[in-house]
Amino acid sequence: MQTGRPLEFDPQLAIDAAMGVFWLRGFEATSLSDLLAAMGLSKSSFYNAFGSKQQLFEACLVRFRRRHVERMGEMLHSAASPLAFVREMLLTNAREAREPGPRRGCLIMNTATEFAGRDAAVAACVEDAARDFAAMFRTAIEMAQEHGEIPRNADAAVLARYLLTTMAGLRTMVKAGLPADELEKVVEVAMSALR
Amino acid sequence: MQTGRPLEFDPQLAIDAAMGVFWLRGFEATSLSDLLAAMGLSKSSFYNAFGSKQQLFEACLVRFRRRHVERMGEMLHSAASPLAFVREMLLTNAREAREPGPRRGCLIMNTATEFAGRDAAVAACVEDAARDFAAMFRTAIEMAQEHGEIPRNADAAVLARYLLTTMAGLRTMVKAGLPADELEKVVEVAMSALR
DNA sequence: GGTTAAATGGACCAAGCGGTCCAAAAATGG
DNA sequence: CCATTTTTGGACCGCTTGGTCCATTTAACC
Repeated sequence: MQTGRPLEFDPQLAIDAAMGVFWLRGFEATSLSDLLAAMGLSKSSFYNAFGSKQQLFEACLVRFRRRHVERMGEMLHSAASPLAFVREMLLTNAREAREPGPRRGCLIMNTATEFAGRDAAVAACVEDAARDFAAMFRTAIEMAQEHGEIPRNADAAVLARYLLTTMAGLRTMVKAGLPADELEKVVEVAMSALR
Repeated sequence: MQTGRPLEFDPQLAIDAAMGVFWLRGFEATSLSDLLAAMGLSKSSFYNAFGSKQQLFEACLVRFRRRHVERMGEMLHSAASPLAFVREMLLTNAREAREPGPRRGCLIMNTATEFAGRDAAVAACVEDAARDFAAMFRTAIEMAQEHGEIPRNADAAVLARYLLTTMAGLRTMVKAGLPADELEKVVEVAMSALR
């Protein structure tokens, strides 16, 4: 079995580059040439390696999900307490409003609003990611309950979905132009629902 | 001063039709022919009356905002109590998940995520609408405070923004595919932050 | 019924879209 | 250094995009 010429680019890195563009501009507003420019590929290499714009997009969603679930896990692990982790997560979302430059929000939430209704495969990616994020929150809440930070009779699954909802809302409000300091106060109100 | 031939269509009705399409599909994914078909206009009538796709879009945003602020006002007025109004608002958002067919969410929130970062005029429309919605919530909260439903020392403006955030989050979660009954439980958690 | 102002349908536009295809180049294993 | 496998650049595709333009029709006023 012959090997042939090896790939000249790193597919993972290319996906990362594409992810950045999709993240910033969404699916529809991103053109093929935008992608090619960002990835540094020719058209044929692109189609050879990724099939189509939408397939690449789905790959980006999967990669985004994996990476961010991982990052959440690390944050939970290194946080002062489970509840501190939750607060930190929400604050991180709110504080995007503080940064200069464009607000890109969360790729998954963006996709849910822009695209999930139109394509089943994409919708599945979004649902999977949402489930994963909620599961991370649920773990944190159960830990907090054992810690005594949250009442033990509370329904951890419902609280987890509540937190996910709040996260999504914060991201939307950032995009809608609310200032960071106001959103940080909103986070404190949101946290008060856990007690 | 001569009058000339009168318009053959009702511009308001045409905007309503266009709004429906934008609401469902977003700005980028809506093509001119989609709009013309929905509005029942020829291309020249369209450009004559509305200037461009984006100008029409902005008109839709303005109209959407006016209509929904109005509707919120009516709901607040006819509600059993200010707090009941708030709960009803949130539940209305959550219950979109119960309806068959595509989920369109809220045109303003959709636009915030899809488009607000790229165009200043559109961003301004979104900010204005967000401010109006928040103001309605604020009125409701202040009424609830006088009613004794919410502690008087709470910051009504912050709570209002919290509610707006929750609304936006609920709409996103509906689009992400969470079932209605779970979202209704989330609403109850969210409401508990007001007490 | 003529005059005027505006609406209308449809031809037309260049540019961009996502996607295909192929001949040439290149890197590996033998 | 040859054979095999794969990548690569670029030509090419049909189609759609948002938008313009104009000759014609239409309605209202006097």
